[in-house]
Amino acid sequence: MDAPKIDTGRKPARVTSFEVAERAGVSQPTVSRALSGSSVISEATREKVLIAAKELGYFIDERAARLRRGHTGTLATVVICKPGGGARDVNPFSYALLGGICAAAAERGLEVLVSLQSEEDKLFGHFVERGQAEGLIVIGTTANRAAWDYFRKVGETTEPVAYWGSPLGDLDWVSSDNEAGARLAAEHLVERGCTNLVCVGSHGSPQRQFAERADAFLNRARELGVSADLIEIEPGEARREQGRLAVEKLLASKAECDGIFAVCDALAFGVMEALQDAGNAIPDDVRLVGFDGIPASEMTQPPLSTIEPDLDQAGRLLVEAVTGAGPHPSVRRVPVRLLTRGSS
Amino acid sequence: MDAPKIDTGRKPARVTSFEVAERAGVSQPTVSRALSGSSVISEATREKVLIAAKELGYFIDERAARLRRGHTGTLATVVICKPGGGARDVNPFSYALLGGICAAAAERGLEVLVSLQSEEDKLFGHFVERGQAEGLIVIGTTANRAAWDYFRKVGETTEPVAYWGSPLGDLDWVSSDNEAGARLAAEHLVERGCTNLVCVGSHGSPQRQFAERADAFLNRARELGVSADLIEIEPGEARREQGRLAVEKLLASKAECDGIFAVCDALAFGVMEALQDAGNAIPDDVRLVGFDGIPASEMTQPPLSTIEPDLDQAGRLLVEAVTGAGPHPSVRRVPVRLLTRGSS
DNA sequence: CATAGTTCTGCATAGGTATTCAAGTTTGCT
DNA sequence: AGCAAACTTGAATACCTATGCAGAACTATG
Repeated sequence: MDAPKIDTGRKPARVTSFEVAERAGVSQPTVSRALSGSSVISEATREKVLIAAKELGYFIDERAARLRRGHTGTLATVVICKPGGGARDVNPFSYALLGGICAAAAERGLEVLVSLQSEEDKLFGHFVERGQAEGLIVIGTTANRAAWDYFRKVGETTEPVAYWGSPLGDLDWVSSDNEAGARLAAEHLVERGCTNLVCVGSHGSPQRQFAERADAFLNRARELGVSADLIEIEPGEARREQGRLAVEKLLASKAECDGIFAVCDALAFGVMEALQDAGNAIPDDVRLVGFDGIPASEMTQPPLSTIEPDLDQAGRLLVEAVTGAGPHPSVRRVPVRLLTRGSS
Repeated sequence: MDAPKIDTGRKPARVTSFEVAERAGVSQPTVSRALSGSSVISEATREKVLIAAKELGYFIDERAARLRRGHTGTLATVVICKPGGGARDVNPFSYALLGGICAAAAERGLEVLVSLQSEEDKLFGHFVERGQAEGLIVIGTTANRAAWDYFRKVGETTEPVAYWGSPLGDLDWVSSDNEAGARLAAEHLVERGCTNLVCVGSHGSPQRQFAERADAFLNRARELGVSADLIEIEPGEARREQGRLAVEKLLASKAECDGIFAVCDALAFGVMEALQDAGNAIPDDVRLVGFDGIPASEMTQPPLSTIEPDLDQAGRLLVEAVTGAGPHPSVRRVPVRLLTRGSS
């Protein structure tokens, strides 16, 4: 007697390509070829197969297809979070960037696996090694020092990895065109008549994005014959409080200042608040420009002028970098534009 | 000492469980059992296997494992976008919710596949049918009517699907505790001394979330013996412009009003702007409360009071709903809290 | 009609793991 | 010592698809 091998606990049995083949009166490989768009199949046969597949409600089993093919058509995106931070703590910019990545991946027919990570022991999850993804994109806060250190180590492997930020080890990177953006900010403020500029930023972050912005801003301002000084904030992720602290330093120094560039929007928020608290009118007394163009920048009073990177382009470049499909490996700076709003 | 692996070719050949088995002096099934934490393996053997696996740099091939197991440990999350909208157009609330989902999934050891979708022909991508995910979570804008119609159809299948929103067909749903939140808003405004309340919202959306909020607010206000009227906005996704329009209507009607509840933050932004443009002081002339607690709500001047759902909890409930792991299938309302800020 | 040349289809198999079943080993008890 | 029971391990196999190769059907040409 045959022992009936009944998978009792299973879901409704999967429709396989064999069943489609039987119904269409062809063989299983023919079904595979017909559905994958292979050109060696005759139109008539393809038609038969498509009909049978539809009638049976057949869908390719990606699990099996991926095993056979050896790749997954998936990119893993890791969003680095602050060590004990929940979902609310993720920077809005990271989410927006994630959106750009998803859109770009979809353009290329890739799926995106997303993982918020903050604890070191689970970092990255070896998506590539486990055959879950072709490559890894890393974005998120620069405040999690441990995560970036770990990441630098990962970079020594040959994994296809790309991240959002400035050069760090030998890895592929994509970032805003910080220099162009900061220059735009400087030019804009000077054009508006500012003569004593200040940049709120830092050189000490594990990533050099903020430093690039600060340097470019100061250089361009001085090129234009305008005084420009840097107010250093605590390295790590720039937040509102640090913007406030910067203003306190500025006021304490009793230096002249009629234009401020904050290297990211969150900093700018703090700067704006502190300035207004101290009785300064924006933009009349001081003009202010931020960087990143996060949604909240539109909501301040006055709305914050800011440098906005093209996030669709950012996603595209990251995806290309990690899939090795980039036509121009040197193009790693995402174009930015100045959003002129009330604060300047 | 280990000989460094030299990458001669393109893809370093995969290390399989057979190689680990050989090195550890056991059989392949033993390796599988040792690594999967099966309890039938002796400690000594497990140790040997773990060492061999580490030495060889072995990682389970998820492609094969998933084929064999029949499931993927993955949830697909679809973010419905506006029909031609790019990544910048996604509502910040959706992103925040996505973060909650990712966190909750990670808690349960699940991966999350994310897909931004706007075009009807590609909707959902049949992640479950293709064996890419165990279940589907749908979130995003309610403005894409076609998407939600499609979604309603999907609901007629037996797919494990859950979505963020109010009841819609027979599907599993999770939403903010709209009633509690709206009541909180009403009570808060009354407590602050408001006597003529207005709710800016709509009944016409494909989703009933806004209607629930509006109804609960009006009812509670009247219960408290306070006048309360609804100003209807265009159905679909509530945006700033519609908040402005609502205020125009309100001012045109020359009705008394000293407290406004906007059924979502984006609406509240428009309301605030329009009120201030018309010379009304917030909160002195009119108090204002929003709903959702998106990051931008903190940046308005004055900062917007708002009803904030617990997004970690939201993610947890969605994940439980779709995995069928929910201990309390009736608990579908995510607790909310009132963030009292300057606008009220 | 025969043959070479095309075009299409089927057979067999690989891809790496998890699991069933049976066999082997050790322990416990009388 | 003898036997049963408990514990570990191994052999074989299923999961489902994509692809190399060979064969079949068909077309065109002489």
